[in-house]
Amino acid sequence: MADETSALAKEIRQQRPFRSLGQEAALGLMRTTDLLRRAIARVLEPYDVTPQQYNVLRILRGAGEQGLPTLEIGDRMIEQAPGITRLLDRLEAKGWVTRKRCTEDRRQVLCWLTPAGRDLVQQLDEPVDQADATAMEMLSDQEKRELIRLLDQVRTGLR
Amino acid sequence: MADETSALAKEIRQQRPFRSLGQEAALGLMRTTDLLRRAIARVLEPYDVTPQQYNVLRILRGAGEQGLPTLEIGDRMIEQAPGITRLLDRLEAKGWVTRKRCTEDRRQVLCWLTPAGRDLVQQLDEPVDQADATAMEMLSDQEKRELIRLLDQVRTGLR
DNA sequence: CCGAGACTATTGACATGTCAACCATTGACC
DNA sequence: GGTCAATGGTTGACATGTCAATAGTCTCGG
Repeated sequence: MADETSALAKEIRQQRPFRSLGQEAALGLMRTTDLLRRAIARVLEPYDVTPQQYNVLRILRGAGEQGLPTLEIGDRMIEQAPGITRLLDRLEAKGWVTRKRCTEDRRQVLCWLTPAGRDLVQQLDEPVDQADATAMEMLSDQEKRELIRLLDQVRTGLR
Repeated sequence: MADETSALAKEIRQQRPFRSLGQEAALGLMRTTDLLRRAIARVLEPYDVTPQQYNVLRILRGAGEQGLPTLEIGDRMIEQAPGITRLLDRLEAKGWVTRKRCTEDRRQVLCWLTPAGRDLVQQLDEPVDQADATAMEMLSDQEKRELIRLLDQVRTGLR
């Protein structure tokens, strides 16, 4: 299988062959995800939402009425706390999120979607689904399942 | 296959099932790559190099003696020009990279590794390879090839 | 030769990601 | 009941990623 130069090696105009299958797979992951992230970002851009912001909005929709504490949001993404705080600052400034200090445990700050925020996420569902589907349209359903399985397995080792 | 909740859905504590296979695959990609990026970053951190910086150093090593113009580096990564300029500023400040305006085409700025930069990249080869291998150790060689193939295919559709 | 438009790179402005340091609150232990 | 470590969150500082605007250079047609 090393007879011919891999597709990825050509893309990045790399002369030397990959040093290992692991290296090639790792680089392929990074590169593919970068392209995907950009594709999603382009869909969200007209709505003035970044991918991270969209992610938070979706998480908050899932949380429903009782809201979520700040750090809980961070756990569901894979991000450090400081980033979440400032991200919420901006979402609050745009009127999509409300925050209130929790009365039972005054250390916590609970976050909800505002009705405007809820409308926005709902409006975004369809175009985002569409973008995900388009990104994966080169794969059959069978291949999508296989990809999902392989990724699950990689993550198992990474934790 | 929708009978049981997917591994990913559990990880992010998501109640509702994924709306499509494409969505699940896309999220799996993002999440897996994030974890991988972190793993690599941890390896590079003791050397005071970020993943992006490492990427540029490796590209410059590949370029060899004649150097590379700034934007050409950007092309080989997937990044916009302004980021590259500032990234190179920092690499130059650390003494790993030299830049000189090209005499034939004075619009271009050529970049090379310094000997110190070359040493650094070489020193990093082994631990980075090791990290890539570790990240992928949950997959057989057969599965790695399959993953590489599926990713190639996704990228084909994303461009 | 000269002026228009293209190309290469840089700067400014802002969102994001990360670390370390910090503040307030809580809860547990003496 | 008072001290103290742990918890939840914010702030500061800095690297990065992106867009728009700009400066310098090149090229080509007239």
